[in-house]
This record gives sequence, C-alpha cells and structure tokens, in this order.
Amino acid sequence: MDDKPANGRSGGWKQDPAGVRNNILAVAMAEFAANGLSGARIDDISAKTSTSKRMIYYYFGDKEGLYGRVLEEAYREVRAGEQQLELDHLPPVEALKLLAEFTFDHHSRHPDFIRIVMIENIHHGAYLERSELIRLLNAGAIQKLEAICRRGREAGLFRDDVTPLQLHWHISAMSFFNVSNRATFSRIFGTNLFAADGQEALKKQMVEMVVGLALKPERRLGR
Amino acid sequence: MDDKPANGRSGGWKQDPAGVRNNILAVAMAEFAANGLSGARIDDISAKTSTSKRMIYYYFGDKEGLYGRVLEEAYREVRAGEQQLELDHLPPVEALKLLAEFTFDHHSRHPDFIRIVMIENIHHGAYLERSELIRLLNAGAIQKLEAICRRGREAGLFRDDVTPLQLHWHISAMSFFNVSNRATFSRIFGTNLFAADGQEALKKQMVEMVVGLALKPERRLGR
DNA sequence: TGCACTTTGTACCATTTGGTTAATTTCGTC
DNA sequence: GACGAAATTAACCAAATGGTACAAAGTGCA
Repeated sequence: MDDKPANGRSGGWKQDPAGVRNNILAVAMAEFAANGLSGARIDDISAKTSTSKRMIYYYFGDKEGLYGRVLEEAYREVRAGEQQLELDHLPPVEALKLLAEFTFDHHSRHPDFIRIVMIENIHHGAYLERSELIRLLNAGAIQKLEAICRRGREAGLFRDDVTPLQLHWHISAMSFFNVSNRATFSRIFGTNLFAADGQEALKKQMVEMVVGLALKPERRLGR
Repeated sequence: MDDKPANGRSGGWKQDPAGVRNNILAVAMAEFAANGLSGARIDDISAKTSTSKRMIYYYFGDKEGLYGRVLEEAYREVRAGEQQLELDHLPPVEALKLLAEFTFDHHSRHPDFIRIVMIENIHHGAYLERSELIRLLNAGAIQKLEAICRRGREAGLFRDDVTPLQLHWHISAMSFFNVSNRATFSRIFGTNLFAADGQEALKKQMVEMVVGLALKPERRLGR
C-alpha cells in the first residue's frame, strides 16, 4: 500500500565516499582545533557536515579514530606546503635565512595546525605515536636543513658543533611560540608584537639569531 | 529513639577552610594540567581530594570558576619563584645570561604550569582575561629585564633597537617550547635533545643567541 | 546562648554525549 | 534486471557528567 520509505525521506542522493570523508575531515579539523579533543562535540561536527553523524562512525570508527585522522591530515597539509620551498640554488647563508623566514610565515599562516599540535602535546603525543604516516612525513622535514648545513660546513662558513636538528629546534621554537602563545602573551603584554611591523621585527631578529648561531664567529662580521 | 545522625556519621572534625581550599586547588591544578578544561572530571578531582564534591561547588561555584582559580594560582606560584632571582649586583651581560638560563631551567622544572598556559591558550586566553590579579602579577614579570637593558644601554653595550619585551619574547619562546612541544618533537626526532647533555647544549645556544641579539655588533667579539 | 559559617554524606537529577540499531538507497556487475 | 556490497538516513540508547537537594552537625565568634 504505502510505497514511501519508512524513514519519510523520498529525495535522491549520490554516492560520494571520498567527498563525504573529506568533508568530515575538514569540519572535524576546525572543531578539534577550536575546542580540543575532549572539548569538540561529535554532534557539533556532524551538524556542520553535509552528511550525518552516522557517517562519522561509519568511516572513522569513533571519536579518537577521527581525531587521529585529523592529526595526520594536518601534518600532511603543512608538510606538503613546506615542500614547495626551493633552496638548492641559493648559497648556504641565504638558504638558511629563507628557510627560517619561510617557517615563521608558514606557521603564522596555519594557526589551526599549530593548535592541533598543541592539543596533541597536551595528550603527550599519544595519537601521533600510533601514526606511522606522520613519522614518515616528518623524517623529510629536516632534510632541507641538513643539506644547507652540509654545504655551509663545506664552504667553511658554518660551525660544526651546531647540528641541523638544533637549528630546526630553535627555528621551530620561535615560529611556533609566536602563534601558540599569542593569546596569553598579548593579553599580558599588549598586542604590539603581533601587529604587522612587530611581527616583521621579530622575524628579522629570529633570522639574525639563527644565522648568527650557525656561522663561525669569525664569519659573523660581514653582515 | 534513634539519636544517631541521619547520615550515619558520628566522628568529629576540624574546620580548616584555607586547608580545604588549597587541597582542592592543588588537586584541580594537577587534573586540569593533565587533562585540560573539558577533559578534567569534577568527579575525579573530588575523588582525589580529602574532601567532597560538594565542597568544590561550595568554594568555587562551578567548573569554570575552579579552573579560573587554578590559573591564577599557577601564575602566582611561578611568578613567586621568579622573584627569588637577584640580578642587580651583576654586570648587564652576566645578568642577562643568568636571567635567560634561569628562565630555561625554571620552565623546565614547572611542566604543569606550562601545560596550564598551553590549555589557556587553546581557550584563547578567555579566563586569563577575566583575572585582574594575573595582569598585575605579570606586569612585574618584565621589570628585571627592563633594568638589565637600561644598564646595558647606559654602558654602551646593548643595542637600542632591541626592546626588553622582544628579548623576553625570545627567551620565553625557546624556554616554553622546550617543555610544551617535547612530546611531539621527541616522538618525531628522537629524545637526544631532551637528555641532560642535549638540554645543556640547547640552553647554552639559546643564551648565546639572546646575548648576541642584545649586544651591539662591535661588542660581540670579546666572548 | 545564639547565630552564621563551614563541613560531611548521600542520594538524586537533567542534560549532554559518544555510540548503536535497523532499515533504506545507490551502484557496479554478472 | 537481479543481487549483494557499499553508502546513507533517522531514531534511539546507555552511560557519563556537571550540578543540586536535603538533612544534619561541628566550629567559632559576638
């Protein structure tokens, strides 16, 4: 008698697994970045999705599974952006400067990535630990710096008691902190450092510090 | 007939409002630092307390009120520790070195404070905003550095295009990041930087960079 | 003595929240 | 065109969670 479907829905829909997955991931990344792992609400995520809550569980299993994929996706996007940078044609000092500047700007342009990493650190890196993909992605994150350092040492310019990893650490620290702690820092000390010219000054100082650290003392004068 | 209290309790107890409050605060700080604002559970906090859940609401109103007080307490403790440092008797360069080293070590010794600040940044500093106390506490956080810079400039040693706030920012960045991002960084790049000698090297490099930035170029040779 | 403040304990509640059930539709393919 | 696997939907559920109600009593000060 009744040929209407039991759920009252009659309209048609298209299958689009990849689209649905990506849609969920994008919304979830924004929600996790905004509210943290415990703070994010599956119902909120699903409401902002163009699909239903059930599909989240269909594709990602549970909340933690979804978070894990978001984490991977965040690292993937940012590392992909970093790969754009071409440095081999530059002399070592110029290459190091450019890499440091780029990192500063790149972090600044991707606050959601920074927030996801903050959140992951709050969780002691437990989910990153489970992802083989992320370890692979990051293995290459330091290769550019290693190449620069090798060339710099071969040219007699760079110290050899400063490792690429240490340089990466210093560059990361200042570029990351600049985004991660903006809220508390600016509320305590004002917003001058975060206006356009304040940021330019910080970046310039950061680059100067990093280059100064990498160079042999007797090479530092010609600036 | 029955002269026992209805709740079955009969033993005596002492009033100790301050003790109860402090006990709750200490437990709550550990729980919030470990799990974040949404992640922390009032029931878990109360279970680890020597008092009851009811008292949490009696003294702090609600979960956010408790978190706000924990935030204040965290800043208070750390700032109090910083005040211990005496620098006026040292020449400016030595004072700056010591301040930077101290900050690095101090952050390292107070990971729960770092985690609370991370969490507060995830919340965009919304609760810090409401606390007048914290703003007062932090106003003085930079005074030592201002004094050092003034003396350094008067002695003709320091540049005058590098402000105390900028120096504070750089020192904070490297000292903070060293704790905040340890989990993800060490999982990706190994734990060498965080072993004792790795930390000493990073600290030494950080101090060198900061002092190098503060000094006029022509004063940097005599190291 | 009177009275406000503090403390305890238990049971309770409304809502939120992560997660599931079961039925239906799409779509490649045999 | 039948069939089965994959995709999708709406309604539903049990547990967790922040927060209260209530009842009683100890403490300390004016």
